[in-house]
Amino acid sequence: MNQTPNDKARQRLQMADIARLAGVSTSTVSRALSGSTLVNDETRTRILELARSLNYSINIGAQNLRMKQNRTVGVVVPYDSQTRQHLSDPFFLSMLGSLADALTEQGFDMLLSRVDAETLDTAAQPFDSGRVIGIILIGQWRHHEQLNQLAARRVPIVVWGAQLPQQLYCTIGSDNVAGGRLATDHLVARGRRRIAFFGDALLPEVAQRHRGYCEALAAAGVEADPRLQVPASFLPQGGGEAVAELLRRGAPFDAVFACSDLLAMAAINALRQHGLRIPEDVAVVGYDDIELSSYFHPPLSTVRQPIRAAGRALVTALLALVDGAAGESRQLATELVVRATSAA
Amino acid sequence: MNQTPNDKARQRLQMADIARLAGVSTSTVSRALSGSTLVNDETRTRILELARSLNYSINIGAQNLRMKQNRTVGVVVPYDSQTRQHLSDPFFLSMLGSLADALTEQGFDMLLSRVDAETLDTAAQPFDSGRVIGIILIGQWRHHEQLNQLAARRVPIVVWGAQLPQQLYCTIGSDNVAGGRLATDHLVARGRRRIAFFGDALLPEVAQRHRGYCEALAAAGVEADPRLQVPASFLPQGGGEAVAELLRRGAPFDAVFACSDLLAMAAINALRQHGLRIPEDVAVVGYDDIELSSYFHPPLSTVRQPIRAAGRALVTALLALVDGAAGESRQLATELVVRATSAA
DNA sequence: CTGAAAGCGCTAACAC
DNA sequence: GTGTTAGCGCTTTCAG
Repeated sequence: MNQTPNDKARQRLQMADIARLAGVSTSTVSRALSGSTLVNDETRTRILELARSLNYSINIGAQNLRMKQNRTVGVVVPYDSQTRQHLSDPFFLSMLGSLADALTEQGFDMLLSRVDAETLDTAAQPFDSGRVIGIILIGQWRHHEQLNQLAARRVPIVVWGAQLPQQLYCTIGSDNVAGGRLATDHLVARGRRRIAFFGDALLPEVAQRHRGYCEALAAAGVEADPRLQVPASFLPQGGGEAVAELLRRGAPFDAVFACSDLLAMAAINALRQHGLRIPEDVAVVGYDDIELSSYFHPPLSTVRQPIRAAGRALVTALLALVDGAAGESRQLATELVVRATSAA
Repeated sequence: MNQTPNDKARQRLQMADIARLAGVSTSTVSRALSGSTLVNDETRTRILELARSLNYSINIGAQNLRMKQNRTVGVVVPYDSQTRQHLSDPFFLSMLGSLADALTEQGFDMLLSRVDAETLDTAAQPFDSGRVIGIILIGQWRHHEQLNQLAARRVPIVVWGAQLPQQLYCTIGSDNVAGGRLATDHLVARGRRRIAFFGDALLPEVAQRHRGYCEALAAAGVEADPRLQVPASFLPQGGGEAVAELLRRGAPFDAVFACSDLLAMAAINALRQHGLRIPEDVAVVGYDDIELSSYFHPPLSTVRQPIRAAGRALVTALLALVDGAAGESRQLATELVVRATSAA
């Protein structure tokens, strides 16, 4: 099923082969390859060329073992055990890409795994077995407790998500309260007063966005109508369902703040299906600023999460943790991007 | 920056510790942990419990080195060096998820990396350095030649994409010709005759879908109008641009076959922006059947690519290759999913 | 400057 | 049943 000892595994050439071919010892080859100055220039060049021409590449596993080091980081994406659904939100893909870039920049590899959100402790397995030096977890969901346990077990772990009270683990996230505030302030400034909120407030990040939403309304002297708070899921059908529910409740509304761009777009489609015009009848603001948003028709207003910075911040935080630092949680600044769906 | 030798790396307990604590030799611990029958039941239980209670986990790196085995597979996603764009198509995320599942099923880990499409040979690096037993590459694009070179170098590699003439590497893909045929046959059956094609025919997969499209038209005795062939890119703006171009050309059309669902959805939005009704004025069929499609308004007709099967097939093919088998390319069956955008 | 030897954490003959 | 020993592919003292 895989490289078995008996197989042609022998084919892969190793340092000893290069040494023999170059007429030196493996020590010298090792030194040459690692750029040590303790080796004759002529010898080094010869070895380097030999290695290159034979396409030799050092065996990282052996090197790691010997040097007790490791340059790979585990990235885990929890999935819902009920639906076992693949995350379909492009935001996650962007985050993955951003992480991959940030890790590559620092010379680290990325071991990706999906784990059942209900048994989140398995997320630490690649760490326990020494395959990775730490874990970056994308998707806090409702697993605060399990994450705390991992941290208590001294697993170096950084989570993309909201900062919560009594939190033992390190989180990096966007400033969700400020984000919710930005979006809602903007809608209020556009003269909207009946602003619906789409999102599952059981999720910490959404709860914080909701807080920002409430703060903005309060600041404007508008009372938050509970009928306008719709618990929309991030599943693909969430947007349509939320619109249906909102209409069913019959409370008038002139705007929607949706907790993800995908949710916003699905909602816009559904609203139109019911004859409502965007933004004339209903202004909409999303969250994330995925690439698609600017090409949507009409282009979507949204709260931008700084994805590139996020990847870098996650990696930086993890490496600090691994180095024994405290692991400071951070909230990245969000930014309002005004486009057509909230123009009027 | 990472686990340095001097650090607290010593903290991590190893087999010798367990052995000492259990009052046996490391051999016995090793045997107990691997479930060997050559060890006293009582001893085994004691060791197992000790290990579990201390949260001991075997060091995979050392194990791999000793056993000359490796259970991790490299998955690489090329990116365009111009745009350095993160793939934003949910189809890729689904594929990644499907691969992760298939690999997990078989007890393999996944090392994910993004590489510049222009220097695709770097894709083999994790293989050359012995970190992975082979490579699964998602995104054939236009890199047939470079892929051939990798295969010629005997790198075990399987590519998600189209089967091409003179191909040295193994591909798994959906049956693109059949897919294009299915979509177009369907539109023809719905009475459409002026069917536009959206896709970049320089990409092998798209070219094959285009062939299926042409075959279907020919079979129906409809002549393919070159003005209806629009080279749309898979970038987020591709759909809108394609619609603009099509309208600019001024050729009448009553349907669109788009080479991805995302393209189709973007196109639908743009078409509507121009006052066209879907499906009355323009019927639309996409490609992929991403989850979002069924929740789009109106629900999108599309050609389903069997994602779960794809992940499994890719993994199966790679493992066969690694085992020294020939590495048979396969085309997975596609399926037409009729929804509202082609209903009328 | 270079080589010999020890050892990273683990497994597998081979003995007892 | 269990321990002893050698060694996976590499790096690194320590001697020359």
